[in-house]
Amino acid sequence: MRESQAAEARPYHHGDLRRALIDAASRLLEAEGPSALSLRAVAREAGVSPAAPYHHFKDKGELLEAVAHEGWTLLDQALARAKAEAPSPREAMNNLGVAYVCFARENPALYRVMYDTARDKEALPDEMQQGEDSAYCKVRDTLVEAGADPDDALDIELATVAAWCSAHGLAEMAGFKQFDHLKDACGGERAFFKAIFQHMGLVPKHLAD
Amino acid sequence: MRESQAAEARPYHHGDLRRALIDAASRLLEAEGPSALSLRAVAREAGVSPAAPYHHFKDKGELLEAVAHEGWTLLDQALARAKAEAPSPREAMNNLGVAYVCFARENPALYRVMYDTARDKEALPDEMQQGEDSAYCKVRDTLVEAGADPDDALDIELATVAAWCSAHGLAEMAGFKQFDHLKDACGGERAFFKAIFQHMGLVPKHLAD
DNA sequence: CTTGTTATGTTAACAACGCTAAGATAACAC
DNA sequence: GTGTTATCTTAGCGTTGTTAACATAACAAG
Repeated sequence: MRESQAAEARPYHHGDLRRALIDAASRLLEAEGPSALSLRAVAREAGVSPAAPYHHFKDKGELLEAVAHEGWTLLDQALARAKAEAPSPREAMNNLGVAYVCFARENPALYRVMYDTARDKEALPDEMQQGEDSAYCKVRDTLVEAGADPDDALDIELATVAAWCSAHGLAEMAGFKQFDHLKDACGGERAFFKAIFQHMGLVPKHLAD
Repeated sequence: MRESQAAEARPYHHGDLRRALIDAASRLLEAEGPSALSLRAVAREAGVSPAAPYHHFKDKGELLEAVAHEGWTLLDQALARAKAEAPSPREAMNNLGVAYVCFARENPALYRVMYDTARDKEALPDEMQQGEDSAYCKVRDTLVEAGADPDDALDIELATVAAWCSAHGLAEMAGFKQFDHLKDACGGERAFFKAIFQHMGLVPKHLAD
């Protein structure tokens, strides 16, 4: 009894269980936080037996990697939007930073999974750094557009890494209660991020006005 | 049969099991990494039953908090040394940053536990921010000594937070393989850290030469 | 010294977890 | 139809965090 062969591409028993598991994991992650993300809970959420995921992922880590991959894709899209909306390269750098931290704040559990899996492999995912339009290249190109010397390759790379580290550091600390009064003093969370970025070398010092 | 009442202060069944558990946890953490740090493994390492720790810690999280507390103390000491050895306030800021990242690199599992417990409570531990000689105050005071306007309280706080975020960001990213070639190009890990910090606003822009 | 209280340790058990092995089922190739 | 293969299920192993029930040893008071 095959149904709608072309319409929804439901090739097998459950359909695309791999997809369903990733979605279930993302749903659980958002709803219950990272500590609730067990393989068995994901299987339950997807409506299959506890052993079913092992036909699609080698182990729990591989499922988390898949979830993280989705996260990096979403982050990349957010950065692309931020860059596109900026009127100038200088403002694009600030937009990128704010967009990065806002993404982390809006998806804290997902962001944590992203970096946890990255640290386990001791490497950022390839898609962040490889390819013409990777997130890393977006930052680097924006720096060059903002006036960094395109011939000083090392300096540009260092500036790019520095910007990324700054944004990540702020992203991880932004949730701490200790900074609530600073957010108020700055007039909101985004303004706080901008103020912090002004103190960081998001745009290299010799380029800043 | 009490033995050496004064010598080693062994007041009870095991002696100071709380202390022994924290030490065992630190030992396991360094040797096997964070994933091997189960309460039962800690109890095993300390030579007691799996339920014994519950007479000294409410749950696993509380043990981890105690381990993290040790870590923050060690970090604070490392920062104090770094500041003391610096010949000028300007260099003190760089020393603080490098010492911070080096601590994280030399104690990666401990550093992870420190920030994991902090994120769970959504707050840095009080001892980092409260008190005259807290780590936070060390950074803030050094910034003032380096020339920041002591009357612009908001600006100084923002600069302090920015420096801390920058250091934390670099500390978390420093282990990624993608940066190996940059470390080589800079002539070592510490030189790489220094180069990154130069791109960050570790010393506020208007104070930099 | 005995007695009671309290702090500290034990064993035994529970539910939940990651994971594997064995078997059932259904799509597909021929 | 038949066989192959991918997918899913049930059952089970060892481990974990945690609790309950009990045992023991230090201490205080008589």
